[in-house]
Amino acid sequence: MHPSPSTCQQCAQRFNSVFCKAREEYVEVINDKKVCNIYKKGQLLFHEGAHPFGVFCINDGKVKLSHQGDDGKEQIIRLLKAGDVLGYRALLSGGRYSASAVALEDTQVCFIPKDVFINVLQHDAGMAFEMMKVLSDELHRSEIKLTHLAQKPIRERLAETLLFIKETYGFEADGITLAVKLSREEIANLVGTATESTIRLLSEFKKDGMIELDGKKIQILKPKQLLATANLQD
Amino acid sequence: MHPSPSTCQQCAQRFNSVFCKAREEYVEVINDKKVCNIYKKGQLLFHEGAHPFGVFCINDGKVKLSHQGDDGKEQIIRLLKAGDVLGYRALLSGGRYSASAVALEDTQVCFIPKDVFINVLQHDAGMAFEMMKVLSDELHRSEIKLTHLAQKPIRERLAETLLFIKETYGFEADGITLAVKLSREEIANLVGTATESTIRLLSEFKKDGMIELDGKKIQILKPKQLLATANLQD
DNA sequence: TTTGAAACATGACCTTTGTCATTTTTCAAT
DNA sequence: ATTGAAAAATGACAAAGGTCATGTTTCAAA
Repeated sequence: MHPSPSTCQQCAQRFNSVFCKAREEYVEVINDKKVCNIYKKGQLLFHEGAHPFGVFCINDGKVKLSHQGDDGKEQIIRLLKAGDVLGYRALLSGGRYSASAVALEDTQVCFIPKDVFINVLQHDAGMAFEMMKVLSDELHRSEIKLTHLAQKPIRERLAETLLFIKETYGFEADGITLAVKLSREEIANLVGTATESTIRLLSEFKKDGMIELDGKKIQILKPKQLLATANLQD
Repeated sequence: MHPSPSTCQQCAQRFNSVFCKAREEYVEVINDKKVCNIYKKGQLLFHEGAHPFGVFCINDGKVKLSHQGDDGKEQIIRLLKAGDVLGYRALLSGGRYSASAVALEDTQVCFIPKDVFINVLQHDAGMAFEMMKVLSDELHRSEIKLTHLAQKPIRERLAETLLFIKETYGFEADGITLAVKLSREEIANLVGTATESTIRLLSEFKKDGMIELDGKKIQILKPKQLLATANLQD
């Protein structure tokens, strides 16, 4: 993991985040009030049902955000990386967290207290606008996923999910291995299907030569064929 | 349909909308630049793929917002009523419309040009905050629906959808008839299932005495039993 | 290194849901 | 009132995907 930056002003993720348009004076305020922390792999940042006291800003690492279904089954609704902010949804809607956030690997996070974040949003139009953009983009992604979940077969959704993971976390140095380790169950909870179905289809994809599997390492051998399998129109 | 108000200042929906916190001066600007229109039942407000030139504010009537799936199947992602604004998602994300909006009945709509809306958002913090709240609420609803789509059987989702329609549009004067006429296909596209499955389940619900069917009129006879059928935990 | 639990894999089976075909009903235009 | 097309309803069937059982592998802790 990269060394922790001393200030928000120097933060490598600053211009890669919702704070990119924030005015200097507010970045200073945020820097004064932020609290940085490291979460170990598997650790909980916040839990569904809890009251939000601020937002989390990922400096380095990876986090999953997921709903708990009624029967206890997890549904992963977002994957987050350095530069991403999380916890804003509940804060803005004024309720409790509707999802839980868990670190997928050791992750460095800055916590910004509620009043500080809200205050900046209310006084910095540029920042507010970026926030709206983030919300709109998330809403878009969610609605597209909704449609695909309702209309596409699992095979296509799994292919799409693998490409989505690639888009989010990219590859390792070799240029073909997905730069995140997810269990088959987690992939299933991202696709919205049973773990066994995911395992079976991953085996098929491997047999078809589209991917290579080595434990939790997934290599994408034929991106174009995978894209064709995803059958995306939009 | 109610008579058209002459100004935004007098609009019955004003304090029932995202403009509730907007400062007077900006309401005036919006009022000067808005263009009101009536869309007949079935008419298109905007089409998926088109460039947004502003937002629409519903003064009276009902509108559905839907994605076109790859195979042409419609997925209804939102139902809108008086006071609701639509078209903001594409505008804020800076792309094209990702959904089409169609009037479900004769609907009175005010159009607010892009630059006016954006300008107000950038200068009126209260209004911007309300916009973020609307976006957050929509995101929340979408993510919950995503989870249910992935995890719940159709029976539960149909019950939930009927309750959702009730929440959105309420009842007619009799207190039990849903105040909107949707085809079985539209209900299916809201639930995310095949039309025949929806028809079959509606018949079952009727046989169970939970609802009454009379053409497109749906009466909710046993709301509690319907709620139990929906099996909602959250 | 051993070992034991968790994750992965695979087969058999069954439930749910979708598809197709056909009939019946509704409703609006003549 | 008639009628014709669209919507609704219903049955038969097929396919997709989930569940359960069981065996195998992995991997981290002892």
